[in-house]
Amino acid sequence: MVIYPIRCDGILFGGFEIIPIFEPLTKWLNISVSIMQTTNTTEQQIIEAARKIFMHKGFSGARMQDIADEAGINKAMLHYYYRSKDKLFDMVFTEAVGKLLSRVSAVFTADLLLEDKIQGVIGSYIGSIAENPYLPLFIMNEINQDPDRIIDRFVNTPSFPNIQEFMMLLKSEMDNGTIRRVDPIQLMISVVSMCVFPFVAKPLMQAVFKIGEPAFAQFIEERKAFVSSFVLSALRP
Amino acid sequence: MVIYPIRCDGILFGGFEIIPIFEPLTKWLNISVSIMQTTNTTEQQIIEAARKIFMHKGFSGARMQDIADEAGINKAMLHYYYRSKDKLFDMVFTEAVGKLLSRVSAVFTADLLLEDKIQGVIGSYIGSIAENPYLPLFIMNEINQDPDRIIDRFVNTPSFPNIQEFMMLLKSEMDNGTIRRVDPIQLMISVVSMCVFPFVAKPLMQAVFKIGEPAFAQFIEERKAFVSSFVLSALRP
DNA sequence: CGTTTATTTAACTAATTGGTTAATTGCTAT
DNA sequence: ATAGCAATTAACCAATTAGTTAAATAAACG
Repeated sequence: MVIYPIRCDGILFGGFEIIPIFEPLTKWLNISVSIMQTTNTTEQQIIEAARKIFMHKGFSGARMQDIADEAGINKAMLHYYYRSKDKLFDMVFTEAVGKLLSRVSAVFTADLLLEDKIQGVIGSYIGSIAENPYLPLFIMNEINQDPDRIIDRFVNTPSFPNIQEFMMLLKSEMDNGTIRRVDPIQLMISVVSMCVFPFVAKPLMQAVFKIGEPAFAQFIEERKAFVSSFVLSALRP
Repeated sequence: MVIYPIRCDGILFGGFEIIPIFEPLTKWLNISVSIMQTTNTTEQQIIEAARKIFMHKGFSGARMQDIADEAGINKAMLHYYYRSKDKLFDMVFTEAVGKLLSRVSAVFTADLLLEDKIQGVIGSYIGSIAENPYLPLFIMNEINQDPDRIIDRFVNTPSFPNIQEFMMLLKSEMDNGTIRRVDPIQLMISVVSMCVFPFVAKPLMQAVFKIGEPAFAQFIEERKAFVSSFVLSALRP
């Protein structure tokens, strides 16, 4: 009988070996460990390696051996710490989504004028993804493979942005006549589209417009201002 | 020594078994066969099954057995007709990309006023993808996995839209003052983003906004008009 | 120290997967 | 009909893969 590290069992093992009462503690441990990047423990090395491999190759394309090699450890260690490929994947996915959403959510709920809020959301959205450019495709991909498994974890993330409130803000500005009257859902999807899609389509874009790595970086930097002014311009009454 | 059907060898086997002089004929055969859906030959059944499975699961997620089952035939038949998983994939990919691009390209090069052209491109782009909703994610995905392998086939497709010409048109309208001055590349990426992204993000969107299948279809239908007016609105001087 | 506990490793297993083969069935022209 | 060729199948193979195990090493601790 092998004893697995506690930190793993709480969230992921569903309490079939460790009784559920431990869950909150281990869950908290888990989050804190994965947030503080300073410690370079084996677990953290594994998570980082797994993130890299999963992001590039997707779930089914990623090999446990690749992750082990990337982390510079034995393959059995992966299972020692995270039991199975699925569990390890969940770990990486949950952490990545959490990071992205919490950052955007902060601006989303901040107390700002609509114009500043739109600029802020666009800037932090593009900025966040620029730091983690493979994340969107990764998320879209895995959601399409098995929607039900993923979506709960995504939408029910504690840091999920408060959309309802933002839509109310839009509506009131339309009533005021400050902005043009448009379908708020169509608008929000458009903003997200313009922020996210360039990263998803990056290699294709580079080929079509024949731009290299630095030019792409510049394109992204300029894009924050472009999308902001484009959206605000489209919303002029 | 097994004799493989000619139609496969021309394009894909790179002439190491069949001499290159046959290529144009077989290529032409290939295209015509895959376009006319009327015939329900085994090869066509295979392609359709492969498209379905590849689109849903991606290259590494797709299993040859799944494709065989979907086509209702023996697994060995796949190899009999298309030699290997890679070759079969290339077949599906090339056909799918060709279909999409040729349709968009037609509107792209048509002789229309800018406003009509923008509306037309948006309409045909969204319409095309609505008929093949898994295509964008599929393309993005495979391009990210192995950019070099895919991109040539994509950009050098004979039906690839004439971007240069369109950019000139934009520039002249900006000089006229008919539309606001913006970076044409940023603009084009934005338009494509707004057309494509909703399909890529469909399951997530449905979860976040709690909309079902019919509501999503309606959203897409409305989106043609929304994106058109949104873009034209943003371009007002 | 010595014992106990946690970490790490190499070797192994069972299942899956892409691909092959050799034999069988179906079709077509003479 | 039947010889010859194309289409189809079941059984098989070799490589890969996630996951296991039991033994070895390092760390903690009395």
